[in-house]
Parts: sequence; structure tokens; C-alpha cells
Amino acid sequence: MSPRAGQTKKRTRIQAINEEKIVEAALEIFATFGFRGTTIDQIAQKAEMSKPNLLYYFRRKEDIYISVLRRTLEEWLTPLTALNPKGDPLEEISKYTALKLEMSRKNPTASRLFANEILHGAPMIEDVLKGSLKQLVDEKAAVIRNWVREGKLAQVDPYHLIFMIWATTQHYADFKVQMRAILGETVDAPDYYEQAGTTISAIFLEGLKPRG
Amino acid sequence: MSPRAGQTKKRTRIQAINEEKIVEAALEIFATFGFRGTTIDQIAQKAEMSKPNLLYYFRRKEDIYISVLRRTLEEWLTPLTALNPKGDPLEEISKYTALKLEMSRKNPTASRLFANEILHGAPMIEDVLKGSLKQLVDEKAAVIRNWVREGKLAQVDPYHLIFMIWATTQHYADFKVQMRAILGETVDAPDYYEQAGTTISAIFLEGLKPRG
DNA sequence: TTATTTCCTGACCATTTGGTCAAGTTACGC
DNA sequence: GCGTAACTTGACCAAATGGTCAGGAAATAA
Repeated sequence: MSPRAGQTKKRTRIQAINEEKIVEAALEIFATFGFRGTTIDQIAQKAEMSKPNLLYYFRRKEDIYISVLRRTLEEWLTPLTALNPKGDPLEEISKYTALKLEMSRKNPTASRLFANEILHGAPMIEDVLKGSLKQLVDEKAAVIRNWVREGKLAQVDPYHLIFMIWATTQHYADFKVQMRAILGETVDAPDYYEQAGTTISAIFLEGLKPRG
Repeated sequence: MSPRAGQTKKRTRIQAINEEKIVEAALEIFATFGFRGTTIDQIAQKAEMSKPNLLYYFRRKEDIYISVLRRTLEEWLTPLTALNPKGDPLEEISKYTALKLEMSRKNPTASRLFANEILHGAPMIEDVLKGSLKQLVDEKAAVIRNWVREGKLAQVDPYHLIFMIWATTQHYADFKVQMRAILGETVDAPDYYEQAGTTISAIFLEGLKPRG
């Protein structure tokens, strides 16, 4: 019988290994070529197995894609959960921004996969976006709104602030090709993301106005 | 004889009309489905002509894509050229940011097309990125660097600042689906981009630190 | 009007690709 | 070791799709 990946039946040893190999291979291919641009053969080759064998674990191309997406999305949201209402506002936001930037550095592929899906209208994960994502963001937006109310932050809209942090940090994964075209190999140097962090942090905290 | 779109031969009246129709239709389809995800038939249908007829004007799918991309890219870069070295720094940057945000509002399709191309490694426009784009950005980065040196701006890296402005403003086109999932129809209300502009502007100028 | 160039189309083709299947092979519980 | 369930594969299929082509229709120059 076919194993029906995703369902929680007894997963055999080989099943666990192969599903992992497939999903890992698929992440990179999908992120590079998009859903339509990816062929099952490509994934199979990267995962070092035959196409029919891959299809034994995931009946449809779409199943692989969704599997990869959900895993990625979960990982992608984790940093926001760590935003602590009891912590120091500026410090919490700084930490969150740094964490997101670090993720763009360490796992740009995941960011690109996600960006690609959103860009094309998020047909496969609309429910997650309107569900757990919305819930989490609403919750954290309320936290930020409180901080503003208490005078611990400048008067800003919490949602737009969150979007701005996402945009800024994910840009370093999604648009790295453009950055490399402009800056050359600099973008691959070890201190590039450090500089980015410094600049981003400075602007978020102090703004562009010069201070005496 | 085939008309060879893009070359400057005598373009007949009908040729001009149809090429325009094709490119316009293609922009939307490509932005939504990506290069591989788009079929010539889709474009032909949207442009209200038969597939062979479309292929009479553009011999290959790739030709249409490149044509659309170059036109978009050009339009996309224009605002940066307006950054005036003699103007007031904070005001110039504010104006630039507002202009980019306005473009995201008015022409999100173009932004998404461009984002998609970069995301997939910019295989078709690498030369433009490393050429005219780089040149323009280098030039404007020097302007910003001067402003910083003269103490008219806080100490920030000009390139990272430019990237941050791009990221923030384009996010409102590229990730609008995500925003809509979180905020609902709010994002389609007339004052949504106004709020965005206010928040972005506030943060870029003043930062998040509360002021007495 | 007529000749010629441009424009347009239905029919067609080759390739790619998602997905199936029958039949073998391997792993594993007993 | 043995039987069964899990795993693997080559061969195959149907649909989708990029692109061609011969010939007809329309525009336009003479």
C-alpha cells in the first residue's frame, strides 16, 4: 500500500528517511524554479531516487510542494512567537529583527520559497495565512500597540511596523541576486549581514535624523 | 516576413497596436504565473488573438518575456534618478520613499513581475542589473554618503538604506496577499497606503524611540 | 484595379511532463 | 528460513505545450 505521506500511520524507517530526502531536495528545487517550473524528475534526481519511487511516497507533485511549504512556514513564524510582552520594547524589537535577519542569512532558500508562493497569490496556503499566521500577528500587534500606548515606543501602527521588519529582513534572502549585481562579492563576505544589521537597527531605533 | 519585435524597422500601424496588446496582456499573466507557469495560449487569449498570430509578432515566449521585463525595469528605476543631490536630504529621501510606495500602489503587477525574476536568479536581466542599475545605485549611494559626511543624515550605510527603502515599499505590492490575509479588506481601503506612508516615514525619520 | 506585402489561421508536430502499472526486489516480523 | 508487506523500477500513457507551416484574408502601395 502507498504510504500517504503526512498522515500519522506507522512510519517505517525507510519511509522516514526517504520522505526526508525528498522534502529536502524539493525545497531547493521549488525555491529556485517555482511550482510549475519544477519537474518531478528534477526532485527525484536530487533526492537520488527514481521518479516512480518518489511518487510512491508523494502521490502528486502538489503533495510534495504543500509538505515543503508547511514545514517552511512553521519555521518561518517561530521568531515572532518569542516577542516577549514583559521585555523591554526596543530591545525586543531589536532582537526580533536580528533573529529574522539571521534566518535570511542561514536559510535563504526557505525565504525564497515562501516569497514565491505569496507572490503568486498563495493558492496553497491561504488557510494557514488567514489562520495561525493572522492569529499570531494579531496577538503581537496588540502587544506592540500597548507599548505605544504606554509611551515606550514612538507612535507607529503595529501592523505596518511588523510588515516593515519582515520586508527589510527577508529582502536579504529574496533579493540577494540583485544585491550581488550591485555590490559584487561583498554580499558573500562574512561581515555583510553584520553591516546590514547595524544599519537596520540604527534606522529602526534612531531614524535618519542626525543627532547632536 | 516576420516583424521581429524589438528591432527598429518600419513598424506598421497594425504591428504597433498588436505588439502593445501582447506586451500588456503578457505583463499580467507573467506576473501571476511566472515564466514557466505562463502559457502562450493564456497570453494570446488575454490579448484577443490566436496563438500563431501572437507568434507572428514574437517568435518565442522568451522574447515576449524579455520585452515585458525591460519595459518594466526601466519604469521601475525612474524614481531613483530624481533623487536630487542639492535638495534637503531628509526631504529627498522622504519624497523618494513616497514615490516608490505610490508605484507599489498603482502598479503592483510590475513590481511582482520584477520580484519574481530576481527571486529566480534574474537569468534574463543580469546584464541590466550589473549595468545601468548598478551605475545608478552607485551614483546615488555616493550622494547619500556625502550627506552623511556633512552631518545631514545619521551615520548609515547608503547601500543598506537604499535596499531598506526598496524592501519596505515593494513589500506593499509583492506581499499584498499576505497583508490581506492578516488585515482583511482594510488593505483595499483608500487610506491604507496613506497609513503605510505615515508609519514608514515616521520610522525612517525618527526611529522607534519615543520622544519627550 | 492590381500586385505585393503584411497579417492571420487551422492543422499539425515533437517534446516534455505528471502520473500509472505490472512485475520484480528487498526488508522484516515470526 | 519463510512469508508477507514494504519498497523499487522500466515501460508506458495521455495531456499540455512551445513552436511550425502552408495557404488564405486583408491592407496597402502602384
